[in-house]
Amino acid sequence: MYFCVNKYLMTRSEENYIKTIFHLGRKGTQEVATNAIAELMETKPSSVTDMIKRLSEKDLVNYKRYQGVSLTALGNKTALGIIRKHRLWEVFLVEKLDFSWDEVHEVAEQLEHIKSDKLIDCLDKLLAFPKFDPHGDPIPDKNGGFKERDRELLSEVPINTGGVCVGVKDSSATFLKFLDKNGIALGNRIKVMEIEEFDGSLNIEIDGRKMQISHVIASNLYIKANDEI
Amino acid sequence: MYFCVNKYLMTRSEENYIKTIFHLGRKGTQEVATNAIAELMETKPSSVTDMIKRLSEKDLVNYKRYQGVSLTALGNKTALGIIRKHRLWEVFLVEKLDFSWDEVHEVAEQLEHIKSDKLIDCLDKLLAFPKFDPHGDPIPDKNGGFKERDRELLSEVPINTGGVCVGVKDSSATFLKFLDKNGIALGNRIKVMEIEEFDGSLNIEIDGRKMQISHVIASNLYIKANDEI
DNA sequence: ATTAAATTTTAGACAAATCTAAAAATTTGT
DNA sequence: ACAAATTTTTAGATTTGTCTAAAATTTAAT
Repeated sequence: MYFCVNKYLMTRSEENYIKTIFHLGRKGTQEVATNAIAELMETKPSSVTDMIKRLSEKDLVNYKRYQGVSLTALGNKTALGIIRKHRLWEVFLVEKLDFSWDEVHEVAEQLEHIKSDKLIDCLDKLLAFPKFDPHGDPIPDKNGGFKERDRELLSEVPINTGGVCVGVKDSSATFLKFLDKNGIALGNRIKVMEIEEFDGSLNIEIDGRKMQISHVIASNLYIKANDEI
Repeated sequence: MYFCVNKYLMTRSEENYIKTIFHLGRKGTQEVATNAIAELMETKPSSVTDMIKRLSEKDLVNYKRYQGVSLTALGNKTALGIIRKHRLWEVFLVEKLDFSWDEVHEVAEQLEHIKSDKLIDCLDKLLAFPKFDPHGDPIPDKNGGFKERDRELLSEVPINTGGVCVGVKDSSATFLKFLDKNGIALGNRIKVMEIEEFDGSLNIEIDGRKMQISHVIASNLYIKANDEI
């Protein structure tokens, strides 16, 4: 109960910082750098320092000056709560309101800050307890439980490997629209036929159709490989 | 186009003031008093004056010091946009998430500030373009069109009048829960059988069942009378 | 029609969240 | 190891939205 104290007292800004620190913290196990936060949030390092101090006061982050920052257990739980909300809203927008997957992020950024446990639990139910958002990212459960799906970047698998496209690494509107234009979507069966020595581009077969994609594209697509078939 | 300039630049606080001024302005045709705003918003008159000046700068309200305040055409349109969002979200919560009508207000107060035209238009469609919210209040259309339904307070109709319960005047959780407990809901057929001289309480027949309600209750229930039957 | 009461506005202060510019600490290059 | 470059923090200012206390204006009362 003690750890729930400030759940409903956090400002939007505090929540955004926590979320950003969570995302940056995932990459390495290192402490997150002030500059990295500032860059991602398009703000100044001095603003970040100020906010970190406040979050530290509230026991949401571990902080020693000049040594970077990391989430406490409470901070982590908070981050997962926000991400759960963000991703459930994304599913709602796509499934119920017919948004396309490149339109959901901006609105979900707003909706994720709505404070109501009942709301989010009922939304979860309405959507039939989805496990992944429209970009293939896992949705934490009520308690912050988070199962990272077994998946690999298409750029990392060897020739002749086949699998189902289950996610994107870059979920910018630009990339998602590119995928739409080229008929690439989650659920497609993809098989790597050939990898070009020269530039790393790949010849793939996707739902039966042959096409060539650059290494950059492949390194932003996740597949669940199934060599067992 | 000019009048849309600040639609997405309004702060939550500004929106709440505009909404409050709208609601207070409905009652009389008078200008709205600073104190009335302060009381309803549970803030201080000095804060209200500060905000009114800002809203006046943005051409959302007409303001002359010491003379009260009223919405401009732009302010009115803005208010209707917020109310539209509030009431659509209320319908969503009741229809799709099984909230009861006494639980929706608080959450809708948050959701009404989400900024996305597409979101609200799609929500409207999902809900099949409802004309009234769960409390019987009309939902403005996309352009702010607003048809006040033909209805009367139950306390105002003469004996032997029958009609359908179409709305509540007080939509506080307390009153709504009272109605639930006593089996009174929108859609019920109500007929006034007798009015008590002494305290103005009413003997009514509601969906066939007889009961007695106080004058206060009756003066918070709207019916659409149909003497024509 | 003055005085008293109520309402409204100003003045000045404060907290949150941000910024710029300058100082401090850390990391890097040779 | 030590100077240079980079990163991070501090100091001080700004904006939004609020407050208290005091002054100005309007309204009500006798």
